Amino acid sequence: MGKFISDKNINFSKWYNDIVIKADLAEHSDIRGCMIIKPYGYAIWEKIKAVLDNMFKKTGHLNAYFPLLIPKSFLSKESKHIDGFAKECAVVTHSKLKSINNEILIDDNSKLKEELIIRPTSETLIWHTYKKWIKSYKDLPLLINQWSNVIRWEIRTRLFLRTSEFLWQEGHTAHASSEEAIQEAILMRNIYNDFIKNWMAIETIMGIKTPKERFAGAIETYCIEGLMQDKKSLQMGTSHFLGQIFSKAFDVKFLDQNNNNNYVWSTSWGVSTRLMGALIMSHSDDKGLVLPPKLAPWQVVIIPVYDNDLIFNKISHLANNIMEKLNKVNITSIYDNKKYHRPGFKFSHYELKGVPIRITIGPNDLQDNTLEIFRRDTRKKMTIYKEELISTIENLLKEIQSNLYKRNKNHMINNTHFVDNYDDLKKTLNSKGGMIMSYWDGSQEIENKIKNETQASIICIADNKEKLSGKSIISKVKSNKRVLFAKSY
RNA sequence: CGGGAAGUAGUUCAGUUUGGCAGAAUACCUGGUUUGGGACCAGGGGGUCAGAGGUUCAAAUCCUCUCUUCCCGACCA
Repeated sequence: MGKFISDKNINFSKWYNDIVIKADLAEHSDIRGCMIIKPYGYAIWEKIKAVLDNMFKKTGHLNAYFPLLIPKSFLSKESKHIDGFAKECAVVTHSKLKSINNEILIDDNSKLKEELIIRPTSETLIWHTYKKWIKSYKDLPLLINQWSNVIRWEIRTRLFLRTSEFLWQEGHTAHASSEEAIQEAILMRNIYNDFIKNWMAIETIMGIKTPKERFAGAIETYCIEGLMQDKKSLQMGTSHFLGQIFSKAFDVKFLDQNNNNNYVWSTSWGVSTRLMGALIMSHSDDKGLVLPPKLAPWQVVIIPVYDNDLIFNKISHLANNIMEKLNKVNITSIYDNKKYHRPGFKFSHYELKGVPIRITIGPNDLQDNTLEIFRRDTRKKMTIYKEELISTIENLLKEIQSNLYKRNKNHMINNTHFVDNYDDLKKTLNSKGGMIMSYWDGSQEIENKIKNETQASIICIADNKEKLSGKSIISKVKSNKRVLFAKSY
């Protein structure tokens, strides 16, 4: 990424936007803070969706769809929840327009008795519905997910990371016991983690959020954090244990085997198009996007080099043959036979788009029975015999996938620092950045102080299976809350 | 909502200080030559200079107001 980070005049945001736009992934719409996801970007989102959806279904979840509009009164049923979202909602107040002298006006006669909120998240609407669906223990667990869009009227927007409208999935489950709901929340967090590591090739830190950073209305928020190339952290997915907060707010009870009426226990969990922002910021370089093979819309691009029609036809024949063979082993490919672009243009073009492997076929290759293979992650070329192609590509795709993950993992390891006093925390943040691990006594006062003075927040209380403990930062009392401080998006 | 920057061709921008024919690169179109790392030559099309008002013989340029976008904070996934 050289020129964007080492040069003080050019910042990471510019580098990131540059890649997003030049790789043809998305652009800012002229409609406030919204994003237009372009076909190539959307193809990546569709891949992400397909894999996650399959993971959800394998663990017993079903998809459903709930309305976009939520009556205002629904939001006021849970006070913490409304505090968290009320400030950033789009509101529908009228149902009709009228045209006067070619000017479109709002018809005041159509003012709604109760305003409708465009969903910022669907807990309230879904729990309103669940009240009708849940009567007995036989209706539980209720494991439902929806793929949808939401609107949050964000003050400051950023492509993929924080747009006014974004695409996401939100799971909402209901359970008979607290233990089962907690298990569900942890299960979903682990599924996200599996996806982010093994498909997106991004190293993660798992843990729980502090009360200050928790989702509005949650008892516990399980989270996954990644570290971007500019050493800022990014929250990539969350899973919330909601206790009985929403079932009490919406009066959702079930009869158990002993004929007792109980409030149900619930969870919600989600990931969004933000994941694509993570993908871009984790792997890309100055040449553009670098996609992990498992999520690339095209895993292989074939580019012909020729100076006459006879050779072009021979290459095309070979290329089609190769694509067929790749297709048989489930490798997606594209043959760029456009005559109006020269090879050099195409090389750069597909690097910008992050296609993991390029095969170049030219007159020399036809003669020698060879192919030129180029891998995007290391930008290294090699020449192989035609017969070795399929096995080479299969191995190389795996190799690229694991190389990207290794690279990202090393980045996190190299940029995670342990400190045990506040001076070192400040020094390390300024000189090195990244994630700072320390112990924390659980007081919000100290959390706020550090946030105000350093801009770093506690991104998570790390899972601590070994039950390690140490002296907590500032207050110096013994604590087993191992936390990560970082500047984050 | 606070601080900063900007709005001129599809895109990136110059031109504004000191008012005087609307510019460049790139992209696009046509023809030709090219093709192993972003080709070249010749020709061509493309503008409400963010909007409104004002000053002036004359405004992209000066003045006033409005709008929008981007960046840094606060907020947030």
